[in-house]
Amino acid sequence: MVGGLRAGNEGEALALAGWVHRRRDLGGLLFVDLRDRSGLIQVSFGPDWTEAASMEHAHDIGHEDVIRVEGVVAARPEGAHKDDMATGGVELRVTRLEILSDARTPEIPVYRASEDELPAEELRLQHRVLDLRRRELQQKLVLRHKLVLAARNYMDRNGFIEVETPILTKATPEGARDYLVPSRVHKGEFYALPQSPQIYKQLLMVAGFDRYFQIARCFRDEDLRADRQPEFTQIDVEASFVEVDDILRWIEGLILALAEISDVDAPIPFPRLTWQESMERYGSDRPDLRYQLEIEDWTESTADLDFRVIRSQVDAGGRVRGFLLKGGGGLSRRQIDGVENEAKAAGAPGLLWGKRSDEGASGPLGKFMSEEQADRIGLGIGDLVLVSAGPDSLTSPTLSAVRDALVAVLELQPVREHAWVWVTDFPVFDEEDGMLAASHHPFVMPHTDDIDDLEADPASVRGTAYDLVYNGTEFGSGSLRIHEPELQRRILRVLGLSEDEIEKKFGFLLNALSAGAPPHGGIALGMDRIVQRFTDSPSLRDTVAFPKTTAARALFEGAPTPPGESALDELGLQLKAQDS
RNA sequence: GGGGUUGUAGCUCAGUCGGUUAGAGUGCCGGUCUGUCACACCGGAGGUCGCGAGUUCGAGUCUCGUCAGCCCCGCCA
Repeated sequence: MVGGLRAGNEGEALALAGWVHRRRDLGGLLFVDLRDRSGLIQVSFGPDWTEAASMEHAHDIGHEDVIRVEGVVAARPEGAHKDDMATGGVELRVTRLEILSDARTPEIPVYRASEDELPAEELRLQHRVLDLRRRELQQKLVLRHKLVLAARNYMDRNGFIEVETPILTKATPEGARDYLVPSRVHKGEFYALPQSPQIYKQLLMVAGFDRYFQIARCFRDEDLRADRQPEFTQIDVEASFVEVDDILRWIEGLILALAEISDVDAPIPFPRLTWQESMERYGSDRPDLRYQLEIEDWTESTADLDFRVIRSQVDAGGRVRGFLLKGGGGLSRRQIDGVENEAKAAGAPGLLWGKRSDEGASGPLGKFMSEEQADRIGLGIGDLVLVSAGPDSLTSPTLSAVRDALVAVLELQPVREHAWVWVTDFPVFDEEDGMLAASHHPFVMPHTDDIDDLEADPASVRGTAYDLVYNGTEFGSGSLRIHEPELQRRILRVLGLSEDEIEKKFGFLLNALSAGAPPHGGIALGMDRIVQRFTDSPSLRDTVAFPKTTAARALFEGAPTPPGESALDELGLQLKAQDS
């Protein structure tokens, strides 16, 4: 390995192999920066120490050729040290050169001066092997390896068994679109790739593997984002005879083990917020607690405000919520408009605001306020108030977006660099367009106190579900699961499934649960996202060796491709004509 | 599915108001060069301006469509 050579190695005769990173040909002397995974070292060619044939040969070597050199480690001459290089004090004086492999001129450079821009990502993906030679990407994949290894070791130490679950599985309804795999033996039938090993790990609990984990690949056929790939990796965990606290404590220990590797602070135990509280104070179920800004409720204190927009929302059952920014009056109209645009993008019709100066309150909201009313909500001279009025389902996402925008525009200083939080007690159901859907998945154990309300008031039923949030990013989520078949049936019924559908889709799970199922629960952590955040990567693509584009294409190998006629025949499939 | 944005030499980019032969740096090729390290210097090659229509006397530049990358919304139990 080339990167570890130091002054202490002087005089050693050895052979090194690697890639030609840079070359500097001075005619009589020639220098090559030789690279391998461990780093760089300068190797030097000169007529006084290099064999004549090798010397001649050396002028032919080009970038990214793979070479092997024999020589002696020597201190560099006085004044020729390179202090910004780990091996900068030494070099290998080459006696013999062997070119192991000629490289074509690389389409994208591996070498990059510090001020050079990266090649376009399209090219980086097309020529991925070259891109992966870059130190930054190699370091990310090495860190990923270390994190996975630490996770395995930690889970093992705590008595968890890694069990692999099928990749060819049964399609499950709801949730994301499945990737389907046609069956040749059973024409017209398809396997699905797992969106997660959720049901399998519950089956393993019933089977008595009371502590399970898996570094599991998951697949979801949905449109992609910077932080979303069609296939991704979860640290999947499940345990029997446990309470929520047990799982959170295990995962805190796991995160601590991972964070230590990455130089991230993870002071455990992590604070907890109920979902209700999180929505109330931050408008989001994954609040970024690096920043202190919190939502306030002024429904009461604005009750006498004669402003039609607010009155109509409150009369309709809405609330008046927003942010008070001490000293925020300095924000320009343009900056406030920028924040309002974020509010609109989050679905709000607009954002109400008010400033206060010596001459009183002003702004779309402020101008309706008397001195006394301004005092009551705490709007002092030089302050700014930003308000959203309406149902929580509107104001929460709005104010969450406003909060993010304010953090940016005010350049708000974080109160901590690494903010961890558990958000607990998520509702079991989401209401979307009047339809009930499982807010997490349909196997979440409801709070015992709320089970009686399942049919009468499903929206109010809290689940034993929790999310782990780091700096505003969801790292993972889990819950206790339902282990009683009857309760599971009830939930599925509430979700609108017929007895027939329940049997067809979940019969195998219910069948398992009735075989004597232990109470159990678990969590799944997004490995890729952890690596992304811990390496401060702009995209998940940088944490994966061979990622897909946002259109789910693999540019290097060129997947997907149309199938051959014979393949289709064998599968009993026929392609529909495209376009229409 | 929708919105935005980018696409000019191998790579990173410039290209004014629509006007003559589309430039720079780097890489590549050839040459000089014995302590360089973004080596230096001299010379050279290299272009389907993503693709297709249209407007125009004339399009890298304007219009429409399309493809691809990226960002976002929808979607992601």
